[in-house]
Amino acid sequence: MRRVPGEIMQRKAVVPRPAELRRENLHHILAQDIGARILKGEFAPGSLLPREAEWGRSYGVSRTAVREAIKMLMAKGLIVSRPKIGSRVQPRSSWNLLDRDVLAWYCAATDYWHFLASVQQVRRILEPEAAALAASNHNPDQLSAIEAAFDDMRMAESLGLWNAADVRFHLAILAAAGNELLVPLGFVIESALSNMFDYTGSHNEDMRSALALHEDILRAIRQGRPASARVAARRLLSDTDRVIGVGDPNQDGTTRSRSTSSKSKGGRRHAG
Amino acid sequence: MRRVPGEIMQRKAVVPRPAELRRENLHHILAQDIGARILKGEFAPGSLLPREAEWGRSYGVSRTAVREAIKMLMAKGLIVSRPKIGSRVQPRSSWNLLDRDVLAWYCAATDYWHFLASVQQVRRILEPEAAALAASNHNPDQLSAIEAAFDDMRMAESLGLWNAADVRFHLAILAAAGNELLVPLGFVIESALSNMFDYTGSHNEDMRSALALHEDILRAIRQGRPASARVAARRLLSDTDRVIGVGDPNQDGTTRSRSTSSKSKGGRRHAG
DNA sequence: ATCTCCAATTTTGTCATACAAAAGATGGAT
DNA sequence: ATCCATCTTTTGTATGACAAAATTGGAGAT
Repeated sequence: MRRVPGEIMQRKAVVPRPAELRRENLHHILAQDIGARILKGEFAPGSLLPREAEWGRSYGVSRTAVREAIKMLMAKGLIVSRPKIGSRVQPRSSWNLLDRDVLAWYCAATDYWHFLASVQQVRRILEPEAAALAASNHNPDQLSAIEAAFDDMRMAESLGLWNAADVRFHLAILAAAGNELLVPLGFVIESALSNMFDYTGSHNEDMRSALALHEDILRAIRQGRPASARVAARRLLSDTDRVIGVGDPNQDGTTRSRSTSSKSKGGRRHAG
Repeated sequence: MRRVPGEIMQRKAVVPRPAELRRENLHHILAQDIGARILKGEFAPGSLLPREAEWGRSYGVSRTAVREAIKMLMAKGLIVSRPKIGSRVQPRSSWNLLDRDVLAWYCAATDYWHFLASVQQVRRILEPEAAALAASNHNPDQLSAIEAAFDDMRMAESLGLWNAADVRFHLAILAAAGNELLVPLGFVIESALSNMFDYTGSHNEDMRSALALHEDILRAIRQGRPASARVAARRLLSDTDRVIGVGDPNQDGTTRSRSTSSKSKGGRRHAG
């Protein structure tokens, strides 16, 4: 009779496995868990992970499953393994932070507001130019996709639907920009955003003004006016910044400290 | 006596393995090869890959190694596997194109000039703003890194050294911008660039003017003048565009077709 | 003839074990 | 003390077995 060592998994020989307890693959679960623990800082960059057999014991799974999980984390740049040495956590610079999973783990591990500010900063850099490009380069299908997303926002009955359509709207603009690198980048950004949509889109008047701002972008893109699209996108982002309280440091050239002392973590969850 | 089926690998039982023939791990090699073949279009999105045992036979390796390779490709969003179904190539939209490996495979598989144009377009969006942010937010260490890279460019004896220092210069600016998302993004961009540095940096007068343009950015950052940094970065990128012949469509709001009919693939390799 | 449901089949998922290879650790010879 | 071979530990690979999932086909009922 094998004891399950206080962890999530059971060995197959002991019990036929509840089956509804776990829907996903074992190696996937392991990768999720170990990856999240690395991002959480439980294993610092440069440090050694427990050896494979050790993981297997502590999770109550075979070394095979552990190895496949570790291969996934290697593929994401989190760790490297070498015989006799073990698996070592890579320096943060080689982590593939732009990977969906890694970003989700990071997002869960870091200060929420701080991360949101970073995302918004990248959006302020990317999206106005993407909107301008979309105004110049879009094809009919891409325009239809933007319009459809906008319609869904307009019709949205619930906050969840509105947010989903919102994400689709911005992704459609990225896609219409016609740059193959912008699309995956947008995926990362917007998926990070949807992780934290309990922040934004709370008040009705916010949604009403947001809708008008979205419509400005759509109109400029439809009319093929890149400069207007860029300006409209900037306006929308500023509005979003205002709603979620990120602030918009250093928008044009004036020197500003943008000190990190204003982090004010914690207390501003669910700002609505 | 087992026959090796015309592929790169040999079974361990047959021969002790030449050892200098292969330096890397088996699963890593497999992942590289299969991944590259997927990106090359040999297996279209939505189609089924050969089953694991099949891969094992054709490469002459065990199913274990194949599975670990497949797990890596799953981690990069290229494929999904399900029992009885097999491994199916995911739609391109879920490929993690911002992964180092995936980008390298893509870069090798796609039209070189077209891809370079995409990279430059993203650089034109990102780097001027990053330079502006760096001018506002840099700390002394980050500034030192930029200066060190610049010095290395100035002193560079060979084209290879110059290019390496060039990449480090731009990465240091991204890092100095103080946005945790810009750094990995820059890694991707610049590593893609270094893949194709047989293009740029060919003529001496190009390097001389490029050095001056780099110095303008450095000076603006050192003096904490974001607007100047942004303008200087734009100038440098325009210069790069000119050298590699990418062109700079639609820089400000004027409508332009930017038709893809000007692709002119092929003949412009090694533009120096 | 069509529909439903059960069984067979096929492929991935997991386990267990064995051994190879790499590279640090150890200890003895010089 | 230095250098060498040897030992030891950990990952890497192979193999074989079985479990689980999901398609497929067929048997039976209506």
